[in-house]
Amino acid sequence: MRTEALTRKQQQTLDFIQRYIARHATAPKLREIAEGIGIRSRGVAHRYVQALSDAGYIASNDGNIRLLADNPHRIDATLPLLGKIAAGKPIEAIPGEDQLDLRDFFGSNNYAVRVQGDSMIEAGIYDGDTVIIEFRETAENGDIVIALIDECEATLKYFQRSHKGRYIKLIPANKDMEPMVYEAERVRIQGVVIGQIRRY
Amino acid sequence: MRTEALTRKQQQTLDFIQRYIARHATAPKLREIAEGIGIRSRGVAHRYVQALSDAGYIASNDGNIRLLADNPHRIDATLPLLGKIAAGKPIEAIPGEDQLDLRDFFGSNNYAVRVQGDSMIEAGIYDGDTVIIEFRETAENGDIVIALIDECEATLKYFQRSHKGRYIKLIPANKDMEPMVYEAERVRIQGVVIGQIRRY
DNA sequence: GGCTTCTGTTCTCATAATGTTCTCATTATA
DNA sequence: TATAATGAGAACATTATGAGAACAGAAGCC
Repeated sequence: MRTEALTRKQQQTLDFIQRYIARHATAPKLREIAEGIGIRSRGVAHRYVQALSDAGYIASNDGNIRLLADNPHRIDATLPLLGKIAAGKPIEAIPGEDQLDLRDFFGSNNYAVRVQGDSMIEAGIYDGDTVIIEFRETAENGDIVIALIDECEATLKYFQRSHKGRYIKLIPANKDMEPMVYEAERVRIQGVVIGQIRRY
Repeated sequence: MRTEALTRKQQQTLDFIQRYIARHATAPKLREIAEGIGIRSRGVAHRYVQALSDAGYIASNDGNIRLLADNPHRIDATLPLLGKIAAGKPIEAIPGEDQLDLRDFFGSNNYAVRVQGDSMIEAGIYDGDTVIIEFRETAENGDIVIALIDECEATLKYFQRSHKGRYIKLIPANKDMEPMVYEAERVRIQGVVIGQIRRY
């Protein structure tokens, strides 16, 4: 195996599969592979997958693709949680035995977005922060969402329906900015904020 | 028990259940699962739960769902990072940085602390947030630290030395509160904030 | 008790999606 | 020119997915 060099499209296919699995922790469908490498035919995608399998780069049976290369480094997404600390008056720090578990941040439908701008500053989301998004097409009033307006402009705002759902109001958390109201058809929800992360 | 790979919806169901249990400390109803994964039929939700049970990811009898300890809980601490969100364009990828890597949050000298109170609110650290602490006994001016005062009171503040190190000033990020100054011997640093996390 | 409501469970029916194999072009390349 | 690489898409069998009906049991409510 692995004797002959990969053709350009085969390499492209392998790259795509690796990237996809790194992101989604699950194998892509032939349809997604086809789209990912810029073709339309599932049959052709299948041909490339077959070639990669024959060449020993991946194992593929019955649509289940596994990478044969080394797996990405995996770690436990938990931390000891030492108890509450009063940021107001200093009070005793009580050692707890709890664990901070961040696994729900890493669901397969989640992604992260770097925030730019101050429109959510009063919600404690600052310029440069990263928000964790759960991909969903619907939201509840009060959720912080990523909304795509007219399929071209993405924004991070509080979500609220109005007029029995015919309009959607996107509310910034910044008193210097005004809420925006759109017909519901112009707004597409791209996900709901489930967490926020900042580094120092 | 070693399973064939989960289908997409099965994975989605498992993610939802895990997230739900993490948040509510109780198992979701079939109705909620259905809604959570975007379908309307309890019967279909039941089918997925059954499949997860057969595959050994969860234990389910009579509507009681438990997560099994040996399921693939170890996940990698990275997320796709989809780029900056700002007015103008859909989310676009950041060249050279397409993964949010949180592994440095999980170093062995790190721990998490739940914040109580508003003294760091102007630094964007809100009541109920969790801060990630790297255990250290020294800090630099401007760091946010956990400081133990007189070996009995812990507090989260900006750190600053004064009077050539003879005194330590602990500064809240809240203009309604006053900085506090202590002799250096009375203050012991317990760690420095390297990150902050919030859930919604 | 009788009634309603909710739940889990099982079932059938339909439709969409997927992997696979195939033939027929077109394009690049040696 | 000859060969390999690439692409489209049809055809087929199988699986995945979704809706909803039907039923039994539990729980609450009058």
